[in-house]
Amino acid sequence: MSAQMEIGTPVAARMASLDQPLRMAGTVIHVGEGREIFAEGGDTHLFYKVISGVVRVCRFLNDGRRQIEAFHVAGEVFGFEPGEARSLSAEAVGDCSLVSYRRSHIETLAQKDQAVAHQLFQYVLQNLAQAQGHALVLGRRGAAEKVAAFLLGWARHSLDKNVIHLAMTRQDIADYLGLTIESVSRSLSQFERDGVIALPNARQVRMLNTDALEDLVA
Amino acid sequence: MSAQMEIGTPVAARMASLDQPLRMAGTVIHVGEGREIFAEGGDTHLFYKVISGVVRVCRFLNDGRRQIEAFHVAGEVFGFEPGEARSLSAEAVGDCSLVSYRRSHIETLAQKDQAVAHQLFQYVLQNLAQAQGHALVLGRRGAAEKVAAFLLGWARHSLDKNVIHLAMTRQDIADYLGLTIESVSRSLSQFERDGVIALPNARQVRMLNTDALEDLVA
DNA sequence: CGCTTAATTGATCAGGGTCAATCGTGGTGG
DNA sequence: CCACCACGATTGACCCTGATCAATTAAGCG
Repeated sequence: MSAQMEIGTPVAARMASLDQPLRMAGTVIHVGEGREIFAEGGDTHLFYKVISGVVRVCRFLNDGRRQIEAFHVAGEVFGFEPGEARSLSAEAVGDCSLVSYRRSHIETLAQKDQAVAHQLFQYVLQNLAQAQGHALVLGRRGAAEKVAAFLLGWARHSLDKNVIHLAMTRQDIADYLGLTIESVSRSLSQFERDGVIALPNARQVRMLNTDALEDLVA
Repeated sequence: MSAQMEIGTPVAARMASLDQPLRMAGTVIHVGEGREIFAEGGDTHLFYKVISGVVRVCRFLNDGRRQIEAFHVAGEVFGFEPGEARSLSAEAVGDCSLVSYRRSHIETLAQKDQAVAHQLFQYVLQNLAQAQGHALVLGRRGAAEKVAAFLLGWARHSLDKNVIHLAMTRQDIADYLGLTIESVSRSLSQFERDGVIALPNARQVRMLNTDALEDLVA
């Protein structure tokens, strides 16, 4: 766990200050692959922090279409929504360890501890920036550009920036990028033909030419 | 939603809760149509609240493509970003009156006044929810559905829910929805032919059959 | 009353979706 | 240990929505 917490050093470093007071305020839970963490319509009393694993936060349309709003990895906080009722749901992409916090409890804590309040604010800001970056990708990019942006974003979470392990299926990627499984697959295959990446297996991506991907999303 | 002020209530009442402590903390500014409020690369020292008018917050790609992340109307707060440097820019869609707040100043204030802290948090949460709703529209909806969602969203801001006045151009709408000018225009024309809306002029939309639009975005 | 800019409309094209077949891989049981 | 099965991923053929290119109309404004 400690190794994974170190990912994204600046964030992890900042988190230390929050973890001190928050450690005992939360409850550690384990969620199996594909299991629900919270559902649309549920209440917003709890929010969560990822210890290990990957979480997807998503929304469904009545016809079954799904939009994944965000993937969350170790160190990130999710589950904030205005109002009482959730409009989003969250599931474990793979087995996950999380800490759940009672919102009211943390808000009380934040009143006393200025650092907690500030940290909490930063977490929400982080989610906001992530959502806005996501909107840019969804609105103004072609299929290949979307996939390139996804790979680069994911590489940032990787220990070894040259070998990415994808925790999620092609369907998850497609639903995150507003594409179909087939378009994701075709883009990846094309990148491989172009010598930009290698795909040792479906879940692993070796980055051979990061610059080429950067150019696409520039 | 509880913290979101209803548009349509008197301005003074709408802003009362945050304005009581914040009134003297902020500076009222007026921004002419199309003028920049802040730019990508600038610092994040200030954030803003809309008194009147409409603001667009957007991002540009190197090739000139633009994605409008959000439109903000009276009562809404915008300009929050993590880090020191902005990755977004903001412009007045039409003439605007805003209050600008110094972030450091407000944070000091929030330490003392619990209500301010809570209110601030709600505003950011509101922005987050808005961004996530936007992502759903961008990722998983066709052109007509996008335009329908936009009209309904905008109708919520309208005094008279049956006659919408659009503050922005077709280009703005297109850049918000990830479409082209032409697709927006065609969708609107189609709605008009179907008797769902009327277009007395380019900036005014009369809602004739809201349910039909609701069905599209259901 | 032109001039300029925004919006609409039409014709064509292409990117990505859909449908369908095949491949690959990991897991299970004989 | 290997064969089979099931599910995910890939690939191909075709189609459709929305982008692009281009012309026309409408609306402000000096």
